[in-house]
Amino acid sequence: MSAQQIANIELPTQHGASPVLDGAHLQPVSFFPAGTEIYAQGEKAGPLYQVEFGAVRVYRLLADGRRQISAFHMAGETFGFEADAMHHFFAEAINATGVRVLRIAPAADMSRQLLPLALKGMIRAQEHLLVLGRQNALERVAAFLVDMAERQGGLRQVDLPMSRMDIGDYLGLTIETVSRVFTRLKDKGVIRLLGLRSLEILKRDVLQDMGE
Amino acid sequence: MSAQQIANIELPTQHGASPVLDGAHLQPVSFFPAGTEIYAQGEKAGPLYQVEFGAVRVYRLLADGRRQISAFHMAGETFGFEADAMHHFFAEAINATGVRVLRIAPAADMSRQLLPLALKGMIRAQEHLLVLGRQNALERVAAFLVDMAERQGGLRQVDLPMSRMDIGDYLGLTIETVSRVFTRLKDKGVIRLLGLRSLEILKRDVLQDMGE
DNA sequence: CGTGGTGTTGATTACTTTCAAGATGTGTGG
DNA sequence: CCACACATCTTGAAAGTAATCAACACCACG
Repeated sequence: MSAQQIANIELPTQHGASPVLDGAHLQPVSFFPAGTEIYAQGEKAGPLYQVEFGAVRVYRLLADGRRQISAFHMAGETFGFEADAMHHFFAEAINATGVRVLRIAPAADMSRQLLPLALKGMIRAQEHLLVLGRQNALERVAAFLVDMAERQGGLRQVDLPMSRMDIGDYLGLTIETVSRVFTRLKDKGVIRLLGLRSLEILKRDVLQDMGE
Repeated sequence: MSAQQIANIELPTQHGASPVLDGAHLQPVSFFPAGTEIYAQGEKAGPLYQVEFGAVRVYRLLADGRRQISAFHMAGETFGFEADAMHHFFAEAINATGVRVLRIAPAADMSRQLLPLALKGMIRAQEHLLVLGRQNALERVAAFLVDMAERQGGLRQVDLPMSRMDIGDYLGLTIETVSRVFTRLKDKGVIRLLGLRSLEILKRDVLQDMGE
């Protein structure tokens, strides 16, 4: 666990859903300021983490600094499976983020709860492979926006907690290309930019088709 | 299960390792000729599969036919986690392949055995994301060859059970690009092509560095 | 010994990155 | 509350990489 962790706080869960794991609500919530590390590659893994509020990026680096974000995690989502005795990945708070640290006893009945979560993560990763391997810039951004919209309840307005750099590193694109695609979608009347980190989806069906 | 499945056969495990799952050796082995379907997207999922001999490709398709192979599975490896009540993926035998079908009872103690396998698959998928998102054609092919060599015991000679098309669809490249990179590696003296589906690694360190 | 499928090579095109400059926002301090 | 300053984002032009289109070579098979 990072030294940058500031404080343990206890507060009610922001999302109404019942805890993903039995007893999760009994665990303390840690606060991570924007940009701080939650766990690092090479650290001994063990606990799982549940986002209470804020957003988390999980990524891996090449020797020369190229970065691939494998997943974003929003409120209510569980992460930390990127572990196999040792973490293969870094996890950072994107914004001010509250994380419930779940120190799981590796009991058999716990595994039964963990398996569906792990499988969901694997299926997400493999779907992401299709995006990175076979879709162009426009399709990647469209798929990303549809995904973000769905994870925020399917509303027209979508909040992007992350920077263009993060989006680029998630989609395997540069920030310039991401920016150009946003402009293109805006010019086509598919989206409307409300702010840098907020937009409105005007033609969901078109966006959906783009992302296949 | 596909109608193309020809016969159930019983034969000793080709790889010496102990069964990945308790009682796996008690399950029957099915034979799939080259190119036949093991499971399809949309099929109800349930069993896991263990490759006895041959090789399997797991992939997903876009509406227009673009294909992304998310994983190859060789003798001794377990697959079929791409399931969440429904399969999200297709699985096909690449060559004549024997597959042990493991009809798992979803008991708690089974989950404990399954979790590590599922996690390994997820970590593999997320490492593959880095390759597809952030590496160029040369780096992708190099990483692929190093991976294949390692999975075949680290020998100098590597057998590729799959076609250039399969390799391309795994690495997010066209067959032409894959072919050109092979030629480039050959001209550099990094590899030697023994046949279309067989090569020798002459400079492992160079290859390793290329794949980062 | 054809013949079809696979693989290689070449020329051109298309897309994304890179490099560069300017615009827009955000946060801070006055 | 406004102004400044830094970071982030957008836009443009040039370069680079991989895709596409096309032709040919090579096997493997019947």
